This record gives sequence, structure tokens and C-alpha cells, in this order.
Amino acid sequence: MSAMAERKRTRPSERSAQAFRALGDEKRLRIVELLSGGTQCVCDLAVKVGAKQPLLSFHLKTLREAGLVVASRRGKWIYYSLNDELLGELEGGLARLGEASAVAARAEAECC
Amino acid sequence: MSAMAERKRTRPSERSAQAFRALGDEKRLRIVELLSGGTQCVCDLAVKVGAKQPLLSFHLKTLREAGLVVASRRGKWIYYSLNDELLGELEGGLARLGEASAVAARAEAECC
DNA sequence: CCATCATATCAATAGTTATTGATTTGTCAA
DNA sequence: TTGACAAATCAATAACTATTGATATGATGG
Repeated sequence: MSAMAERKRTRPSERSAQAFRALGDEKRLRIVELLSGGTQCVCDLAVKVGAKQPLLSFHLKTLREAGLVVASRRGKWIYYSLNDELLGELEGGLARLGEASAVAARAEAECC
Repeated sequence: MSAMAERKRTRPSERSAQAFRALGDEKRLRIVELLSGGTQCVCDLAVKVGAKQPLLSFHLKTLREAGLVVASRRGKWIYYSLNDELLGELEGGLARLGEASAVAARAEAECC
């Protein structure tokens, strides 16, 4: 079981945009959902997602490059799991936006 | 000030994917950030985002079609604001994924 | 009405992403 | 070794998205 690195980009808004873009596809959203149930090997995902192998591999790469999933090999199989940290980061970002927006809305409602 | 409808798509995962896709672009993420500070007219956004008018208009349309923002005309100007409901929905979705994933990770840690 | 300003839409093009079948790489077991 | 299997990468193409300049629409003030 080896660590399989990825990562390249850095600027926070670019990082978030890339992650959101990666989530912006139904097949990948499905993959992420499946992985939220726990680590899975590609072979299982292939069955559950119902995509041809190279396509699945492409989507996994997209998710990997966005930092949303991590891969690790165990013998013949490669296992994928979610990167909860980034997921939490995105969630936090949305929460921040929502709160700011609610504050602004309240201010607008009473003043204008 | 007229209500300016939008909306078309329905399936939940399609809806989420579309919204995430809309967030998956730095310019649009910037727009959403600006709008989290409160309702703004397009003219202000144009200055702050620094995009040519038709391009800004295109990005606003993308956000509108995804349901992330709503537009309303007040006289000559059109004002945009965030749709907090959808924002919250996305946040909740990510939270759900994160929680499920944490549970799974704990189970994996102690059993395998 | 007419001129003007704000914004949207259009048509063309460039750039990016998704999908496929063919091929490659890495790991195991005989 | 070799054979077989899992997954990645490649090359071609189709489908979508972003960007631009030109034009249309809609509201306002004269």
C-alpha cells in the first residue's frame, strides 16, 4: 500500500473553483457519494457507477487532481477514498457565504 | 421591481451538479462572494469583477440558470442577489457527505 | 417620440472537458 | 518467465463553455 501523491494548484479560490468544477458532474458526484460510504476499489466503483473503465479512470483522475479523493494501491487493486479535509473546507466556504448573505439580507430588509 | 423567474432542471443530483459546475469558475465564485455582501446591480459587479459587459452577463446567466442567484429589475438597473436556500442545500449536501465519510473512516480504522 | 444608458442576446471562435477504443503499466500467481 | 487481471494513459473526436465584438431590448428623461 503506497501513498499516491497528487496536487499542483495553490491559490485558494482556484483550488475551490477546481474542486467545485470536479463536483459539477453527475457521474463524479455519484462517485463521491459512493466513497462517502467508505473506501472502495476501482473495480467496485466501475460496477456501481456503470461507466467504462477508461472513463471512470478519467473521472477519478479529475477528482484526484482537484484533491477531493486520494488513491492507494493494495496489491492488484487501487482503493479510493474521500479527502474529508477539502470537503470540509468547501462546506465551510459555503457556510461563510450563507452567513454573510443572511446578515446582508437582514440589513437590507430593515434599512432600505 | 419585477420578479425574474428562471429554473428548468429538476432531478436533485442534476440540480446539485449544475450548481457546483456554476461555482466551478473563479469569476463566478468572485461574483458569488461579492453578492454574499448583499444585493448588487450589474453595473457595480462589472467594476468589481473587471469583466466585459457581455461576459459578465453570460456568467450571471449561468449562475441564474443554476439557481444560485436571482435577478430583479428596479428601474433602469438590474439587481442580483444570492439564493441562500440553494446555497444552504449544497452546504447540507457536503456536510452529509463529510459525516458519512467520517463514520465510514472510523469503522474502517477499528475493524480492518 | 428620441436619445441614452443598462443589460441581455447573438454569432463566431477559441479553449476545455467528456467519451471511446486501443495500448501500456504494474502486480500477482503459476 | 509468462499469463492474466486491474487500472492508467493515449489519441481521436464529440460536446460543452468561455470570450469577444456587434446588435437588440427595455427603461428613463427630455
